[in-house]
Amino acid sequence: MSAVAAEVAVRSVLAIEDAEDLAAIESEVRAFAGPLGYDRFVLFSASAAQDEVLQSIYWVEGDWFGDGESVDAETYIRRCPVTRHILEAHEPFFWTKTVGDNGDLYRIVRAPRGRGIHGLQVPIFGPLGLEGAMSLGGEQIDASAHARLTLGLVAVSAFLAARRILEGPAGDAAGKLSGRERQVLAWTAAGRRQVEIAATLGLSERTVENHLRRIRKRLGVATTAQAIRVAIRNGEIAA
Amino acid sequence: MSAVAAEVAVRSVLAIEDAEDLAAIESEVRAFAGPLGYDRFVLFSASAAQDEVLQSIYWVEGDWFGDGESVDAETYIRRCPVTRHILEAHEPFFWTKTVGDNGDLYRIVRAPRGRGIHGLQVPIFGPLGLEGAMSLGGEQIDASAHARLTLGLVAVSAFLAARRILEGPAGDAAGKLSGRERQVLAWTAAGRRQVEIAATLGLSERTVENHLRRIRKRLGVATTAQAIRVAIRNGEIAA
DNA sequence: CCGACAATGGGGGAAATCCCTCAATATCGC
DNA sequence: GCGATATTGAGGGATTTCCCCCATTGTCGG
Repeated sequence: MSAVAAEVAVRSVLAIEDAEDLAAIESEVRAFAGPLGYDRFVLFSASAAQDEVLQSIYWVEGDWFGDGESVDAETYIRRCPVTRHILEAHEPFFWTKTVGDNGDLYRIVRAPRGRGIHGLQVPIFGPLGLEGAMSLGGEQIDASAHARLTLGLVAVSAFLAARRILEGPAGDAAGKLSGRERQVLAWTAAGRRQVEIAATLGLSERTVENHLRRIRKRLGVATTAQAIRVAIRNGEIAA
Repeated sequence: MSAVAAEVAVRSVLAIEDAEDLAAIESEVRAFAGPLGYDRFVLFSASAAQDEVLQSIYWVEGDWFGDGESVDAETYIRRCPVTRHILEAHEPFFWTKTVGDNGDLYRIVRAPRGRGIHGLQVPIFGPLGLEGAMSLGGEQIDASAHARLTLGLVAVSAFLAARRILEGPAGDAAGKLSGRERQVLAWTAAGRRQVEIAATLGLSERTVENHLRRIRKRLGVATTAQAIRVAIRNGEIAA
């Protein structure tokens, strides 16, 4: 099977990249992951920066908690502890759920086997760090390295396509500051003082100061140090 | 060819993941990318945060500038303008070099064709944002979406494996600050002033100030604003 | 043309940070 | 126990940032 699966994965990705609605993405993922034993899916955007890791759920489907019921987004957020691991994850990982005496126990494993719900969690990174993740789960899953790779490929493209469709073409938060302001803040984050920045950009010290004040006001923060953090978080300047 | 290539890519990735030295990675990449027309390679770690984007080159090979000579790392850094585009890139992209009147012109294109050197640039992201990239180039390259996907897969695994081998198992910079220092810096990043932090943590204003000075010294930065950036970048505090 | 806003700059003064040095505990590894 | 390091705190002064006000120029959309 695996000799074919790689090619199928590539075809799925290409189809997903061209998808024009979420349903198309979903059916592609189902068609690819189904034969590998996966029948539960979650796709969401995330951020390591926010207080709430989980930002918005694009797609949730299947009997995630083994109680025979489908799960809605809120429930998933509240109950699934797997998502917490994505903050430390650097690449896709398999997990398994074992039912113990004191509730469910989720563990990260090399290759899940046996009874219970297992799954693959695929973190998705971008210029800002963690940007989202896809979880795939099932009871009898193909947990080979081959499956990890191909599912990872499909999951990443599914996330990117879903975000493209659901979050609009481009309009995000990276536009609160004007160009000059971003520039001044970038130099500030680089360790330059107001006088130095003024010299670098050919401005008066006063202007740099005024820019910084306006930046603080715009970002709604009290100090320049905090402005750096918020700007990084918003993608205004690079970390 | 492509029906086979996807499977070959997966096998290459699995081999690369198990590689124990750089040479093994290189030969895997060559074996996979060669038949697609790529015979120039660069693999390097990067950071959108550094003043110097390029941090260290793991591997450079081939006649990158079309002058019949192999290129060493320093030359590549100085001369290749393609790397500058990775700061804005969100996914792998093709580029092409056209020789114009006033020097070489590098452009990002959908699918490079015709005479000249073309290539694929694959940015690699991680929890901290941009962490590295791989460039593959050649004169007669397969620039299909299929090649983009499979080469991307191979490039990412090559980068991760090379970093694992060359930068040691784990020892990175996420432990330069003491617990208290991290705490103080976190509150600073949250917009609190020294007095406020002192009150919150039950310290004297002097102590907070001393902590901040030591933080700056340790991180090797000039201002607290810069310390915030560097600390976020190093994973000391959350963005 | 006129309001909105980016970008520039200034005066004056209050507040905060930064820099140097020095010193006392406390803890941990060897 | 002894050195290294974390954590705490201080004196005193030099810089720097921050905050309130204000004004000018230019650009852009309605």
